[in-house]
Amino acid sequence: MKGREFKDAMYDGLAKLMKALANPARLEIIEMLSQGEKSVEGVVEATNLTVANASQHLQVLKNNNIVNSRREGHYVYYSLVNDDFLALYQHITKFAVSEIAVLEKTMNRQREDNHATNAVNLEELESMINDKNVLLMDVRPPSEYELGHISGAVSVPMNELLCCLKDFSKDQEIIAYCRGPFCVLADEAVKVLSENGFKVRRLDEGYPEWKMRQLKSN
Amino acid sequence: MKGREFKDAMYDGLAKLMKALANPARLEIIEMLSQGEKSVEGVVEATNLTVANASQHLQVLKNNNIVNSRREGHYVYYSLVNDDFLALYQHITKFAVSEIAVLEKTMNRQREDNHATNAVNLEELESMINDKNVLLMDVRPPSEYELGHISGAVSVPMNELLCCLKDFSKDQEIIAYCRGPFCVLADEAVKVLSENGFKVRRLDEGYPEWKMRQLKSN
DNA sequence: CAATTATTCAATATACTTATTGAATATATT
DNA sequence: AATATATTCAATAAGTATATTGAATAATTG
Repeated sequence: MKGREFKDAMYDGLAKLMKALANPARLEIIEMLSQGEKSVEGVVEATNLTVANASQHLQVLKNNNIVNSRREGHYVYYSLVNDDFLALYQHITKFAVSEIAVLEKTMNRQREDNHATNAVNLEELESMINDKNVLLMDVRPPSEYELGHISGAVSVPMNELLCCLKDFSKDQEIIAYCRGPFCVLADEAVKVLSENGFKVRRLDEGYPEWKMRQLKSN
Repeated sequence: MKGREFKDAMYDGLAKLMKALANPARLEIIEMLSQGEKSVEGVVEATNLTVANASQHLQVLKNNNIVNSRREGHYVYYSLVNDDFLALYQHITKFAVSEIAVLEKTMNRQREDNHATNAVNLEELESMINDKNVLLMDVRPPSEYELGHISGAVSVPMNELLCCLKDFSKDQEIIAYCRGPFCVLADEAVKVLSENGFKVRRLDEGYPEWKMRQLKSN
């Protein structure tokens, strides 16, 4: 192989990987799968996609070694290929949010609109984890909580939150978290809880970021 | 802003960044600019692109906050926007080379074809740096060497190597390095030198990877 | 200020990507 | 075996990306 051919092969391959990531629907699917495996139907429920379209995007991700699939009965379950990919995805989102002005601004505005500007980060959370006056609340759907959650967290799915407000004390500080920085469930939870007189903040990151942080420290 | 609008804005922005990276020509330009700033002409010399095409790709990179430009006389010089981006780029290439089978295979074959399978990595290099019996050879064009090089390296541009073989001792071990893992200059140098009876290996990475490693350790 | 050099712009033709539709397949249930 | 359910496939039309060409612009030199 000539030098130019080698370079072309490498850059073409690299570009192919980037192309697989260069679509908003696929990025959202990746974020959903970073909570744990999901069937096509599960992906559809968590996004705005049609079944055929979600399946098509999942094929693209599969052909680029970003996701794996396994069949179980009627369902085909998809999952991220490994934690190295999850680390890469988080590196990309972190860069985008901190270095691309438009995204930083959109993010800040979203937090402001939901009284969630005083977000807690993972480092701060660590120092609060043994505090009996702090309640860590996972507001994702129960299926995602079951596939993995921050240790010590209580599952309070967002769509059940309003019904069980009376179960929580207004003396405790509540930290709500969800899928990650782009997920709005924790923002919605903060809004509802603060409007009802609770002390509440959201976690800046989500479960997948906590998981990767745990992995690194071991 | 509704939750769905926020998500769309974030994923669209993220996808836009990925799209800017989803082209082999632009990835090669990024690799060239990671050696230091270059004019459009400089980029053209280092790649296979026409002037108009290179300029067009540079505009795309500029519109996505990946490169900056400054004018000096006739020339417009482009450079990577910051080291955070360089870190991201290196994270991407590292993932691709170690996790995408086709790329790993292509890479290994290239190394084999050039008797360069016994590459040295940056960690190993560190322990050799004070060894008087090791000659560290920068085979990139002199302009790139001048913009920054591994400390202790001697500049021996690839196209001048054949003329000055007599200047080097066959007792010293030579470590050749260039722009990075996708650059073929060091492979060519290893081929020429080993065919002429020198003890030679290539550095697995290149100058930009060394630079980022230095940054991290400080 | 005319000529030169480096870069950018604009237009175009080709190729790729995507969402949508409806049909096909594969597994499980009755 | 027939039916139901979940997923994939195939075809299409609309939108997007790219390399190429030649003209336009911007700064320098003679």
